[in-house]
Amino acid sequence: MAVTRPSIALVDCNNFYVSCERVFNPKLNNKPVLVLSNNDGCVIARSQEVKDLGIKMGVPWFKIQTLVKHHNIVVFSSNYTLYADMSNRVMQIISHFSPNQEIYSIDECFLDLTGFQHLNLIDHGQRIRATIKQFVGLPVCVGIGASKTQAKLANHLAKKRPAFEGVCDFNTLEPEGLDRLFSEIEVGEVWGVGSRTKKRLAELSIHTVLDLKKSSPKVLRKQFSVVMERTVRELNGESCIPLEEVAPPKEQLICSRSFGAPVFSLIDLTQAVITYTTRAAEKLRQQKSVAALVYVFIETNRFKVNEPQYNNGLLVPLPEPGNDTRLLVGAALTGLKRIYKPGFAYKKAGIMLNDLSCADAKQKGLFEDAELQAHSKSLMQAIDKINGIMGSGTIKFTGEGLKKRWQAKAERKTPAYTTRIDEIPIAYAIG
DNA sequence: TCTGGGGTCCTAGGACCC
DNA sequence: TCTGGGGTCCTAGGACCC
Repeated sequence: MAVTRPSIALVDCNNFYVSCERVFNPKLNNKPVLVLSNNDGCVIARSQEVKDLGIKMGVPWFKIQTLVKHHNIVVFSSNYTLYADMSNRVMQIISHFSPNQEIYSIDECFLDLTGFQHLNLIDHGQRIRATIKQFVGLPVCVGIGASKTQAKLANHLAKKRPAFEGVCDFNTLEPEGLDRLFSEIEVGEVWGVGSRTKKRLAELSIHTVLDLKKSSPKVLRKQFSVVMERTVRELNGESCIPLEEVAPPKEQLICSRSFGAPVFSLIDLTQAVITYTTRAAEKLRQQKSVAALVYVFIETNRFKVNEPQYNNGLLVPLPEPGNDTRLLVGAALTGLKRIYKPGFAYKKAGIMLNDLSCADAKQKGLFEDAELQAHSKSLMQAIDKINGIMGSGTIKFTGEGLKKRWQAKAERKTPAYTTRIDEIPIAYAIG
């Protein structure tokens, strides 16, 4: 019996954040639209029209304001609540098309379609597209290949080349046809080849995907690393990166934000650090972990080269690993007080929870008070439950402050259309 | 005036040990 | 004047991804 080659699909939403905004505002279709990062800092999502204008990913917003005005580009602050909810809906639908799904990021997932070859996989991909379009209203493209790296590349072609009509399956191509296609794509499009690596590859006369595919994995491993060796093998159809259906718990949790306006006082920094630590602690409990270390950091604005700069951070070990917000906040504030220096214009602060482990497997500390432990656990559970039902921040620690001078800017945010009853869109029938 | 946030993996090199 | 070598563990930093 012939061994069936693996068929891995990558389903990826087109211009995801922009498309989410368009679902609730169809007038934006065919118009240039972009979405800004947190604090309305830089561009993180662009419609095709914006890409065509030459606006690059990640450019600071203030640098393109004339262009924006001139071309009537519609600009939004990011609305993560909306995008996360839309993402859940999309992933839920896609899960019906294969029992094996890996949610890779907010807007893309891998599917194992090995063994589905009796179906026409291009038709299967088209059904995925049509279903998502019908039920959620978002456009997606599907790339299929013998490995994840191939699927990524196929998806790139499905998006770029109209001839594929949104679905590209490398496994249906003859080897010569595939090589010809690979010879037309820049090596920088390959998953895992960033700008630095692209430069170094160019020095080795590796410019196209085909060049890389034909390279010796062993030689490249010596020059780069084991990651590059895997990439070459994957391009050749050897699947080296397995599907991860269950997301492993995070090894580190970060919560940090730039401030909407410069911050000088310890009071404001304290509020921000309490807010971020509270958020990180929620995520920590969600994945049922405990942390052993809290890292807190503060930064001035590194772009203002003429202003005095001060960046510092401190790792604070906890007496016992834990996930009680009060414990984590206490550690973070101890650190903050140690690193804070007056007289600087701070732009950003953040905390990191490190050395995470499973809460259930936690070693009982020698002097731990079982009663206190139980009390902490039920208090945190109660807070998480209330915030889960009533909305995040319903119950919070007073130290967070009510008037947050430091809060990030989000001046162009659309409503939480799908998650808040009072912000749900209303449709009127014109009779 | 205005420049995001959150994560992983890998390697090199130092510290330390025998 | 001579000045080991090998192994492990940890951390910082680079590179990448979305």
